Amino acid sequence: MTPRPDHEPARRGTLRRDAERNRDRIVRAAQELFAERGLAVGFNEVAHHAGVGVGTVYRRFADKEELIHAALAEPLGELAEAARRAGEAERAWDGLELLLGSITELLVDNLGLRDVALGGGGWRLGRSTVERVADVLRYLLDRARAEGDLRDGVAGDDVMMILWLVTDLAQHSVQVRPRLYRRYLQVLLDGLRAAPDRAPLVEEPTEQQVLAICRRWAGAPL
Amino acid sequence: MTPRPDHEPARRGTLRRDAERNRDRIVRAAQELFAERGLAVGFNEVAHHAGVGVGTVYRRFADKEELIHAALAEPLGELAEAARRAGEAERAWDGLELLLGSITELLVDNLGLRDVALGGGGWRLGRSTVERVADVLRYLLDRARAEGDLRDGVAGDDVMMILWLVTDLAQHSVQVRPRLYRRYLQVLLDGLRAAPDRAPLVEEPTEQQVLAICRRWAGAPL
DNA sequence: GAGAAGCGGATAGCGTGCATCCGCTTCAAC
DNA sequence: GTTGAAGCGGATGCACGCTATCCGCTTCTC
Repeated sequence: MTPRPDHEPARRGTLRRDAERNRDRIVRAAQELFAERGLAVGFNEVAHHAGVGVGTVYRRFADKEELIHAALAEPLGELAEAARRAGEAERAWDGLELLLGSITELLVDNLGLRDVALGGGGWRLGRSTVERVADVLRYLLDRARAEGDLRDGVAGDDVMMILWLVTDLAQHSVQVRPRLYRRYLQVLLDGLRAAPDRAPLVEEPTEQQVLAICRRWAGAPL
Repeated sequence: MTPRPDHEPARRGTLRRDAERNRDRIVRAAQELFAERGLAVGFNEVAHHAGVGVGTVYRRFADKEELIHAALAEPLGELAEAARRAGEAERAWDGLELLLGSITELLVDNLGLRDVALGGGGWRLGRSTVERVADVLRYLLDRARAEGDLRDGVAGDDVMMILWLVTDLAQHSVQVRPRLYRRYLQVLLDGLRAAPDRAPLVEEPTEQQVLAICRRWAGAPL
């Protein structure tokens, strides 16, 4: 028999019953792990979490890109949908707050999504979604500027940097205080606004929590 | 002969002339590399950069902690000194701005220093310095609150988180736009203030730069 | 010029992650 | 039931990067 390389993908639908079931398990496991810990999670771990052997994972997915695609198709859709909704806001600034709020929430709750969305195009996947979001962002930013809600000198790229900052913070703090990132998103957004808000700050952390977060951020030092 | 383990430290001053010279080279190399890229730099690289073999490094420094100590003693002093100066400010808020500004600058220009200073106590070294800075910080924060300059609900720990955020940003952007971090430090500080400043934003990045920074932030993805 | 002190860098050990291979199990068509 | 293809598991090999050691050779110093 031809020892067909492990990863040759039998066309979907032609799979044996048990194989189909395993494939689903794998995708679900990947979704969970990627969401929780980002795309750095390895095949071995995905396999174990799905309750199958590594071989089985490689048999269904030629490489990581393919697995990521299967695991992130849906959340990418949500991202695009969030952008669409925000684009319809009456006042552009409200749309911006809504968009930033929902994007960060999506990215924070799914760190794998964050990796592809902010990956600077490093992952081919999802580039079109990112483009769509960026378009809405630019549109809202221009309108908000015209409506006088935007602080002088704010650039579109500032929003990009803020997304990185906030989701990076979130990555280190989710386990300790899931919504802490909102506090600093609030401060940053307030700082981009022409007339500041000064609403009471949300999500005040305890000293314990801050210490724990610092330790995580520093990584296990040696 | 007793094959004295490589790293047994001959007492300083008893070193042979050439050995002394090499030791200095190593410390200088470590200072440079740690400052530029943080404490993750390995012994091998330090050795190579100093123009000596790895063995020579291990002979003088029993472990990484010892080398770090030698390389960071001076910058740690600068940190303490910056805190002292800031504590003497007339108005507490000015002291805070000064302190945050100089701390971030020191930490950004020396990423190794950042690693020990923010390391959540993971590195024994420098704990006393960090304590001293924290004391000044608390003192200024209390005074600023009393003087009515601080936004309601700002906690001392917020400053800690801001230091992490800003220096983390800096870590990914120094190579591209060395002072970009000032822009977001400005926004964040503005957000902690009772009456906002709205000074024109500094250091506007180009689209090119933002893209480059994102790519670095994402790491080389695979 | 002798011997202690110092040197370099090959090498071993370790941890992590990707990818493959192959003997065994399970399915499903007959 | 039988049988052969499809599928399975996970040990295994490879590559990488870092720490740490060892030992034959060189250099300094008295």
